[in-house]
Amino acid sequence: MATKSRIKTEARPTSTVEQYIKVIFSQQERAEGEIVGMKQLADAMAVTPGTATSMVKHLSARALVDYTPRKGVLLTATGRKLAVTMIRRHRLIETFLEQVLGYDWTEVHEDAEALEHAVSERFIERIDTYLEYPQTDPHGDPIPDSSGAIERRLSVPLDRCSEGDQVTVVRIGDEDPEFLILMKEHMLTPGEVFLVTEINPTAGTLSVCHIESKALFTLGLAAGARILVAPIH
Amino acid sequence: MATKSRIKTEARPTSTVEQYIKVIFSQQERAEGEIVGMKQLADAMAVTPGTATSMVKHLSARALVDYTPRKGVLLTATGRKLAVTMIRRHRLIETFLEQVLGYDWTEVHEDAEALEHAVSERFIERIDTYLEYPQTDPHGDPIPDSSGAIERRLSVPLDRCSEGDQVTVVRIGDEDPEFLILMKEHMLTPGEVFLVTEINPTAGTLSVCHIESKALFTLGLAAGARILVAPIH
DNA sequence: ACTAAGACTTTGACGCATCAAAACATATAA
DNA sequence: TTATATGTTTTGATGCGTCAAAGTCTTAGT
Ligand SMILES: [Mn+2]
Ligand SMILES: [Mn+2]
Ligand SMILES: [Mn+2]
Ligand SMILES: [Mn+2]
Repeated sequence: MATKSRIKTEARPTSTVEQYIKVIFSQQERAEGEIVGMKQLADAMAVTPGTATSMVKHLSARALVDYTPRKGVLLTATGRKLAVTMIRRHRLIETFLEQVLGYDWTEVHEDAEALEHAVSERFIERIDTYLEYPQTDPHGDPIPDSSGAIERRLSVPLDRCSEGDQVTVVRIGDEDPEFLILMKEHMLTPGEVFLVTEINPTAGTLSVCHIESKALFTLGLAAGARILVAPIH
Repeated sequence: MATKSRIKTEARPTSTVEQYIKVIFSQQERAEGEIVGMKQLADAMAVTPGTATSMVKHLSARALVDYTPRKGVLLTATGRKLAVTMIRRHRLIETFLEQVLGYDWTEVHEDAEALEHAVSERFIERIDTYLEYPQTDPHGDPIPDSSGAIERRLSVPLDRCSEGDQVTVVRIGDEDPEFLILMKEHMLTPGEVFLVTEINPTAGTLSVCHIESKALFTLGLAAGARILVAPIH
């Protein structure tokens, strides 16, 4: 055991590749498995469309995506595996930052975005153990287990509820700290229970009443789309 | 507060720059402030000398080092500040991995090497608080405080002790897991007390006796140089 | 069927970090 | 002093990830 191992260590994807794959996955999710166009991908990655095209060719050569020129891109089984690994890392890290290091709900995403590309498999398994295998991250998003299985939850976007529905908040979109701060102010956090008091397509608003505090809150339908809820019975 | 901040965020050095600065610092330490040559730097960075030269010019343009062509390189005050920041990050991360996540003494260095370039200032301050401001890392190396001050300790390399000296282990060089495993087997860890029973320059060995267990251990003088000890009274 | 608007791809360029190999400088030994 | 070894710099090249701008394709509207 005194000699340095000469075994060809499987090269880890660059953080750029990891990020593209993660973003393609979420775009694909968002659109029910629809093919992801270059403009859409470029926007989500904050790069120019030409950059997206050339990167996608690279991902295709690495067998992480199926690329149909002038159509778009879909993850292969391999790509999906990597995407789920990344999502697991991201969400475990977010949970760890909140639970252990006392980060605020609104701060975890930014740091997780960088750490997810730097942590080792060992680190991830250790924090998973430390946290006792959490099911969801601070925003209510499910954490895939180490085999890649993601819990399927029955939930609907808040803007697709009907007046009179009583719902439990399941998940709040996590990318925008401003949004998260506002939601927290009105107790729109995972686990809280609300009554949908009004849906107004004309005004583009919806209103909810926090059951516990009786507080009322009105928000735009687009904002409502970023909140997932589970109807109560 | 609804508009995105347009303040020019001070660009963080690339992880490559961070790593060069950290390595220049430790080479400079090792040689009592001697100027660091390109071959020495190239070897420590595992790059070719030409690469070191071009990088050093870049560091010099960034005012992180003073570069004298054909002589070598020394950190500027700015460079030293960055180096100490990196060392603080590295050692706090190592301590955190061991204390909180249950990493073994021998495993922490590798992960810290990657994480130190990815963590935020917020992360570092949080783990510092969580650990209650530790003074030393798992290998006995001092952790600079957030103002950059490093505790000065009086210690000497084990190979420069004399027969009959009684010493406390202060620090074990942390880069080589093999070495760390062996040292741990013989209880050569920070805090343990030993008697130097023999120094044999001819054979190139030295022997120590673990006071508590009476166990004897013989090692090479080069290995001894990687162990710092404090003579007892 | 024609056209205009978008989406998409290609091309040429750049910055960063690296290497290999050639050219050069310096120090020491003969 | 001259030769040789060693360290150093330069040059030309490469891969990655990116942009700007020019050109191409597709789609939907008239
Ligand atoms: Mn997130
Ligand atoms: Mn999240
Ligand atoms: Mn270390
Ligand atoms: Mn250490």
